[in-house]
Amino acid sequence: MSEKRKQIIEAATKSFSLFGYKATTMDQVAKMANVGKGTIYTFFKSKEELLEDIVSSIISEIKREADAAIDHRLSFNENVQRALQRIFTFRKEHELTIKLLQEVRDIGTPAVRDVMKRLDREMIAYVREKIEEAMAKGEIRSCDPELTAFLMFKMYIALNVDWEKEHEPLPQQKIAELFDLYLLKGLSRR
Amino acid sequence: MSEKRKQIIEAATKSFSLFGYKATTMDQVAKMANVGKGTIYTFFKSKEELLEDIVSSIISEIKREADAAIDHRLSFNENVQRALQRIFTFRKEHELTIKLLQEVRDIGTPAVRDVMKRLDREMIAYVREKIEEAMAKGEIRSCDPELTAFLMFKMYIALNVDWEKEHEPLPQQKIAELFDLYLLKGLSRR
DNA sequence: AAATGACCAAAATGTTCATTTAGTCATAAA
DNA sequence: TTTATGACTAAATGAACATTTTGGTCATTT
Repeated sequence: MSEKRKQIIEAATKSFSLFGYKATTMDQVAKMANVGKGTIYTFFKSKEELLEDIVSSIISEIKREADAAIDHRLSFNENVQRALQRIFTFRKEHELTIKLLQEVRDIGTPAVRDVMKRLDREMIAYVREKIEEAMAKGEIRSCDPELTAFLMFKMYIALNVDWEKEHEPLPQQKIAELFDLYLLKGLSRR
Repeated sequence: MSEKRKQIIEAATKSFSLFGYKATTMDQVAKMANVGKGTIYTFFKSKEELLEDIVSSIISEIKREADAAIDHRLSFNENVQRALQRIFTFRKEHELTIKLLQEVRDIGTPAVRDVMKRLDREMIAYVREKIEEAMAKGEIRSCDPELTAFLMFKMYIALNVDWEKEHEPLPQQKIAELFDLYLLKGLSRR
């Protein structure tokens, strides 16, 4: 990949993380990347596409990390937990996702809203794949994979994000227990 | 209760349902209720308190309906389902709650946001009570009632509201099955 | 052929000011 | 006296206009 392109991505990532999407100007990005503004437009057709490309890399990175957390000697239940835990730890600790989620909450910038929705959808699709694999192998009983992945994801959001709005945060250990108790026990083969 | 007070409540409820909280003026309410504007302030200390009072009645009404859905000859699982189903049917069909939830989404009026948050909190508290009763009777195994009620509520929101944003709505029958399969099976005594 | 920054239309932002509105209170009705 | 009222006020809102900023283009330079 072109060196300039890399500089631009790096500068934009830094600026989006620091100031958010809306507050980042293309002049700003050009200056930080040490390129002319026009150069940005030889690699990306708009500011929005620049954001989309960056978030696509983030998505790949998250999937890579989730995959790395999976250990094929462990059960489906344990692995789906480990993967979801990695996904949500990333969301909570990665500067860019923190800032963009804030921006959606506080300003509601449409471009950012869309891109974060895509991130959620892709994470659900990722979980769905794992479920389909486990079903094919007979590790779990048959179920609607889309619906199951959706519920797992929503439950993780409830435990990791929503609960903290009105209560003490739950430790990861506790979240894992609850997820297992409430969601997986009902799903595993008898 | 004073006749005038009743007229005011009725007029305000109608106007909030029709135009929303922000777009309703106190002059409007006074005119619809056939009272002078000052009269409203002999019963309610502010527009916000008027809304709060109305929502308090709504909350009572929902609890009453949920209670009516409960049949003590049935199991805890069945009853908690029936109660939650009534609660969410109400949310989805009652003009005022529809309009107020819209207003929170589209405008984010703080007074309305707060009052709808209270509604959620009270519904969770209601479910929590049912869980505590069932635990005391030994109908379900021991668990954190607040956390369990919270998860049940979130799961119902996921199935009733969130799922529809990107998929075909689920019939109530299917929602009941899923709730039972995923959440309750893990909780019931073995 | 690749990179640039001056340039432009359009969008965002700041400013002003007339209108609207929540809430008060002196007065009137009961 | 008690209850009800609507004219009134201070604050909030938003329409209209001026100014600035910014995403994106393209003629020029390297």
